[in-house]
Amino acid sequence: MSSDASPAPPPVTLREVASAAGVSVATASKALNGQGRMTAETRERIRETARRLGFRPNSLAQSLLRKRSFTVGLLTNDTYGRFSLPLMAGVSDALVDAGVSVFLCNVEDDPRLGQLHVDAMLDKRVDGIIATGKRIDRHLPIDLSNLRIPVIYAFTQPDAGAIGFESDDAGGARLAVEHFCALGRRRIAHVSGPASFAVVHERARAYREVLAEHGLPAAEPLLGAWSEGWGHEAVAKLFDGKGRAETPDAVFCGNDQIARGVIDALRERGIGVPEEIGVIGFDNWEIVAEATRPPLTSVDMNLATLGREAGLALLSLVGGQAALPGIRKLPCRLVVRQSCGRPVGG
Amino acid sequence: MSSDASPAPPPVTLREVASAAGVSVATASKALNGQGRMTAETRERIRETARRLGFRPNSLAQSLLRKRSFTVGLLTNDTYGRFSLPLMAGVSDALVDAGVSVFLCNVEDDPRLGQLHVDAMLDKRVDGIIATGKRIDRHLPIDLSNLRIPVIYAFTQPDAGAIGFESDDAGGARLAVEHFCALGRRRIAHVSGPASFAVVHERARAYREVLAEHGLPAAEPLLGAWSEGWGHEAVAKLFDGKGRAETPDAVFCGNDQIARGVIDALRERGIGVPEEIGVIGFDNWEIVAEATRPPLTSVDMNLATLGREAGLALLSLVGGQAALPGIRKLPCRLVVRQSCGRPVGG
DNA sequence: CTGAAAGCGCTTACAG
DNA sequence: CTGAAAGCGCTTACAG
Repeated sequence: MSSDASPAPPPVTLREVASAAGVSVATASKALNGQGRMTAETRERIRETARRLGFRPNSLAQSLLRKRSFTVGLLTNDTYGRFSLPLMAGVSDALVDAGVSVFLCNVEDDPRLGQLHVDAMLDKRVDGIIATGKRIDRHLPIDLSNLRIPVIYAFTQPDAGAIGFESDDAGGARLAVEHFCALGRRRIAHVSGPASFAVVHERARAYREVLAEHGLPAAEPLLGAWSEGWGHEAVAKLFDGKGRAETPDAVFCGNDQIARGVIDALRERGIGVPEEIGVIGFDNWEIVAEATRPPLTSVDMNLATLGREAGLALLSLVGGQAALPGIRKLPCRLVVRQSCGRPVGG
Repeated sequence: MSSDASPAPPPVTLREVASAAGVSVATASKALNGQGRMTAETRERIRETARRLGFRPNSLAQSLLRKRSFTVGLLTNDTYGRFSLPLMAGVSDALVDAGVSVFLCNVEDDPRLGQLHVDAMLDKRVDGIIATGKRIDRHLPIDLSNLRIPVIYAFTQPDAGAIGFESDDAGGARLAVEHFCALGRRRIAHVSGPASFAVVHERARAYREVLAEHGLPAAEPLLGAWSEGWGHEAVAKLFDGKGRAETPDAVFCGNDQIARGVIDALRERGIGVPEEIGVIGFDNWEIVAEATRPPLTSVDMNLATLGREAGLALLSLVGGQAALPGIRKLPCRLVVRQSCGRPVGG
């Protein structure tokens, strides 16, 4: 009752269960936890009593004893972004079945706020921390390197000697370029984000490698912003004053917004997608990818899976399992829609 | 140390602080909490000792005594959506300074998952719950009506007798239509989402009211999907085979994606925005609103503020303040960009 | 002005 | 097979 002032009855305690069942709290505890030895009859009677009274153990008390709170902290600076969302859902999914709850800590880019949250997490005796962010080559504004609890990094820069989960961006780029090659495209351009992002270089490297492997020419990647506007500009650079033979027949874009801009610009020039030019995006941001005309084929970073894996890894560290430090790169997948022509299986 | 197996020292306890300072734990506790009476000197010595040892009280133990855990649960089924994100950030912001941490519970639309999360929250003795979702006229798949802790609803349908926070959608619609009127637009159309959404009717009602107040004709709102595609279709319905006098000079759209579709369709027909037609969207989803050509004027629901208010309201209930049940509607605001011409202050 | 005691709700050796 | 005792880390009356 959210607004009713009537004093709700306090939760049933183990003591009440025990006295209702006519046993000691020790015995009641053991009966409910499947510990100790007693007649099946006694155990069942106690359990039934607990059920009847709606007993639920106070996990604060349990945590105090067990030195394990069954909570973890999730630190992020990507509160308005779309990356942390699927990631958080994945983390949450992986943990809920283990009875572990997740504290959401929005640290923005503010060290003071970060410290505030980290202190709160430590005070609340979380079993571990997952740090996540909006880009893989920047560290959160907090030092997590000397905590006494396990830390897992996911989609943010890890500390030296820590465990981090990332998407395999180079692999994702390969998927895209290989797809173009398999479709018979020969003049494949790459339009990406700012040079200040590590992933821009990683994807560009993979782009060059795949083309080299296929004996195809690689143009210098066009670097700009992560925006539709840059997609438009890039098309101008690619096509203005060029003869047919010099223009690309495929464009691999650094994200879906760039791809959207590219597709719109091509349409406005009367250039057919996918007939004349194939386009692939990155991120598989469904709301964008499905709204482009035609719908956009895009590389998906499998962020929910990344979150799941990070959650499970943390659980295993908390459980005392050892794990090697280092970066784990998880594969991307290509989601084929209609912007490349001849869709595989479509 | 995320992967290092070296056994980290356990946290410093109050007992250790007390013995280091040569006092009893009771005195140490009182010194640190500003309770009891003792010489300022003793108090300061104890505090200094605590500081030196890096003592941080175990909030699990504190919670057990105080019957207050300084945690709340945030239930949502909008994990992939964009509504819950600013809202969650607002909630988190409002609570962090009060030392209250937020459990993130992704219940999707699964009653089993919902119950699992609610039980976990109750077991962990959260002080209260905030329920949020992706639309205002649907209830989460869980019954929150008979909990013993306060519940606040935000951007999801509340239970009878509960407290809910919503954006004032009718007010937001008024803002948009009044803006058109003030700019001298006379034939204002409304293109919105599916009739199954309550907000669609609320906004349409406000649309009609404002036009009536200005003595302007209201066309029947065009209802469809929340998508760009529907924006395109709607333009066809509005303009195909119509003479100039029958077509609108302004379109108020139910969300930014529809508005984007409308703007793109108009451009493709060679109709100038904002010269010939003004367009306003809803949601102020920045990444969309800023990418339309021209940038889109849009109604912002102030979701972060909604989250803040919800958080503060919960805090006040937890603190024992009474509050009247009912819906609190928070005002929207119009973010003026360039899709209506003559931008105010621009 | 300071400390011994009881207790929050539970679990876990240890006796009987 | 069951229970009394001690204890997790803290706080709060209550004595002295």
